[in-house]
Parts: sequence; C-alpha cells; structure tokens
Amino acid sequence: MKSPHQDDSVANDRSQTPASVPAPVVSRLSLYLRELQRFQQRGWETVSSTQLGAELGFTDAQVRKDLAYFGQFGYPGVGYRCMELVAAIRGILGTDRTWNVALVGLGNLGRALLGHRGFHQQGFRITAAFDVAPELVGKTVEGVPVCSMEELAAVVQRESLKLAIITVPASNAQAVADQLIRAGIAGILNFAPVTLNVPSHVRVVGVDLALELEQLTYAVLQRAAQGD
Amino acid sequence: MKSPHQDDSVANDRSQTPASVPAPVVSRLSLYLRELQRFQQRGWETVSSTQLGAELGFTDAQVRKDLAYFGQFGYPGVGYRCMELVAAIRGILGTDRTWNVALVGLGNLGRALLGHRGFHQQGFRITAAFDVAPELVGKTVEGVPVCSMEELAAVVQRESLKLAIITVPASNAQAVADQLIRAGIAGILNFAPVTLNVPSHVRVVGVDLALELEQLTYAVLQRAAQGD
DNA sequence: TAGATTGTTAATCGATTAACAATC
DNA sequence: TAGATTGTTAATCGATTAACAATC
Repeated sequence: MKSPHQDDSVANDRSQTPASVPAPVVSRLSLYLRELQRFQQRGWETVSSTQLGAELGFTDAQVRKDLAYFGQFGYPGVGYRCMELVAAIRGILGTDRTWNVALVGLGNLGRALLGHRGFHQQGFRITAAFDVAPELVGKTVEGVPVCSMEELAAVVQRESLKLAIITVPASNAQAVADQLIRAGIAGILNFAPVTLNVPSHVRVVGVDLALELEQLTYAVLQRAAQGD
Repeated sequence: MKSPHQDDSVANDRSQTPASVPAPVVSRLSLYLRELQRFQQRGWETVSSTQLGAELGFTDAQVRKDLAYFGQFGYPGVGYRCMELVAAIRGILGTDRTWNVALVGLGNLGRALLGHRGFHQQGFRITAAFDVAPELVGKTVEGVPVCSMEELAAVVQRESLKLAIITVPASNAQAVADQLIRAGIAGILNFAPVTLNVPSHVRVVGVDLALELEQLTYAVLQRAAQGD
C-alpha cells in the first residue's frame, strides 16, 4: 500500500481518471464533498471511511471503493485528511474553479434560482439570463442582465458558457435546449417536466418536482399499506 | 399469457403489489407516467414498450419488466392503452387523488414553489406554509396562509398532512425535519443541502441544486479531456 | 509495538437485457 | 392467418459488500 505522501505526483494526478466511472459513484462523490465540508466545520482534521459513510448511510467499503476510482487519498491507520480530500474532490468534480451559468426562463422558479445563495458557495454563478418577455429584456434581475432569446448564441459564445439551467414551460423546453446546444452549451440542468433529446456530447440532469413528490406518495402509501 | 380483459379483478388489483419494488423501478414509473401523458396529448390510443422506452432511452424489456412488478397492463400484439396505463400508474403512485403539502421556509425558493403551477397538474397542492419571520406570519402568500413554527404541529395534524417540503437554510433543516416528523409527516422533499437523519418510516427525497450542477461540471470536464 | 484503517481483490448481490412461448 | 407485442424466465452484466494484506 502506498501513502499519498510517498508519491504525491501519482496520488494527486487527476488526469489518471479511468475512462469511465459509474454514474452512481460520481453522484456519491458530491455527497462525500458536502459531508466532508460539514466535518471540517465541526473542526475534524481527519475522518475514516466508516465515519463518512455512516453519516450518509453507506458502508465503509463503498466509500473507499468510490474514492479509489480517482486515486489514493487516505492514510492507513488514520483515515482521510478532510481538507485534502475536499480539495481533491473539488478538483475531480471541477468545482475548484467558478463556473458561469446561463439561465433561461424567468418565471417563479427561474427568478428564485437567480437569487439563490447556495450556488455561489459551491462555485456557481449565474451570469446571464434569458426570457421571451419583452418587458423583462434589457432589465436587470438580482444583478443579472436579462437578454432576449435572439441574443442567446452571442452571449453564450462571448462568455464561453458551458452550463445552462432551463426553467421554461415544458412546451418550449426542447426548443430552448436545441438553441443552447447550438450555442455551445454542454451541460443542462432541466426543470421542465420533459425528457430532453440531446446529442451524446451533452449531459442533462433533470429535476422534476412533481416527479420527486410522486416518489414520496408511493413510499407513504406503501408504509400505510404495511405497517399501520 | 393472460389479458387484463380476461380477468380484470386480478389485473387491476393494486393491493397485490409485491413486498418491495426496487427504487429505480418506482422512479422510472414516474417517467413512464409523464411520457404516457405526452403520448396521450399527441392523440395516441396505444403505445408499445419499445416506443415508450425509446422516448426515455430505455430498452423495451425494461419497460415491460418494470410494469410487470405491479400487474398486467398490456395487450399482446397491441401494446398498452395510454389512458388505461396512465390511470394504473397514477393509482400505483397514489396521484389519483390530491395530496396536500406543507411548505417550511419562505425564502426565494420556498416562495417560488408556492406559486409553482406544475404541482397542481400532477395532484399536489401546498395548503400550509411556515416561516420563522414574524412579518410573514399571519399573511397570505400566493393564496396560502403563512403560520409560525409554533403552529406547525397543530396545522399538520388538523389537515392530516403527510408530505412536506423543506426550503430552510441548511443549519435549520434537521430541526425542522424533526419537528415535521413529530407532527406526523411521512414524506419530505428536502432542498436544504444536508443529509437528513430520519426514522425508517419516513422517506426523504433530497434535491440539492449545487450537487446537480456538480454532476454537470464533471461530465463537461470528462468530455473536454477526451473528445476535444 | 498494537490498534486502526487504508486500497484492492474476490464473493455476493441485484438489476438489466435477451429470448421466447403465449396471445391478440 | 400472419405480424406484432406482451409477460416472464434465464443469462448477462454491473455494482455493492466482505475480507485481508499492507501500512502508518
């Protein structure tokens, strides 16, 4: 077994990322990061895979296996140094830098996201907003200038934006996605309740609030049918 | 093979739901429902497992296997009748009735959700809102009365609420969850960026916006490292 | 040193896919 | 009938867990 300290150049070499990491691993990576930051806040210097996993409901083996996809970050007999692992995961996820994000659709939800504080803290910044409503275009909402849909390609290209959030009605979502992708967007966070059809080089994460609530109603009914 | 029409009493018997259906199956069920409703809008009478799956990027076998957990809904040689399957899935998920939902935390996001149209359409209605801010308590936001946290237990019990949405800061989320659960809430949609600790009879679905964006940055970086 | 904990391999578990008889 | 498509079983695939030598 090799400690990171014995060979930093290998242990911290993030370009050695394997061809393909299972998607569940990457989403747990985000959870580890979130949890590690909480351990840091509580003043922990190090944390073991058992402690980190327990907090999230995972086994210690899973934590170690997941991290092992990306390198060796731990110290046998000690655990993981919180600060180091936070830095490593941010590097892997790409949140060691700030990402500027485009937002399309200034309805209730879009406006809320513009004013959302949680983004900044994790390295995201909405720098451009778009809407079809003429009365909004040209104005500034939450400090972000609102542009027309016609300006989208130009703005996305000028600012080299790679990420976009879609908060338009379902009926327009696919057209907006097409437009964003043509402009060069590579990752879309989609709040419209439709499955977007995108080329393979574009990644979509969908958040459908009704759909999430349905998972809850199902669970509640199940419990009611059995337990009570 | 038995057609639903040959024995309705068995095919439609939702109480025959197996002890435990894998979680991924239930979340796909919601996707099937959403997609079926779109087929209906387009005027389709029936749809095959191949057609339904293609739209979502799943194999036909997966669609059939998933549905088979809950009964027999299809017609060999024909496919699934959209209207029937929509009704069946709504019955399974429990969205054939309306669910009243409590919302705690009237920040940007909470307010946006109060005014969110997508909920009503799928059978959800936020009927009670809570916040610590004295200047909000007693007022009405988007037609929903705002109560103090002290009133929470009474309101949840009076209205027999089973579902709640948490949109409070991370630092308060666990305490709010505890309070909700004590009041009788069984399902929580949590927007605070923390892992909630809840008893096994309570189900939590977490939506962490920064975390979703991290999945995108990772994917974008991967693509950049390989393709380009 | 003894105790703790890693990274990794092998064993297990569960979920997806393929195949096909049954059916309309 | 012939063509299409289901529900289901068996085969495959992938992900999780257990176990343990290596290490601090």
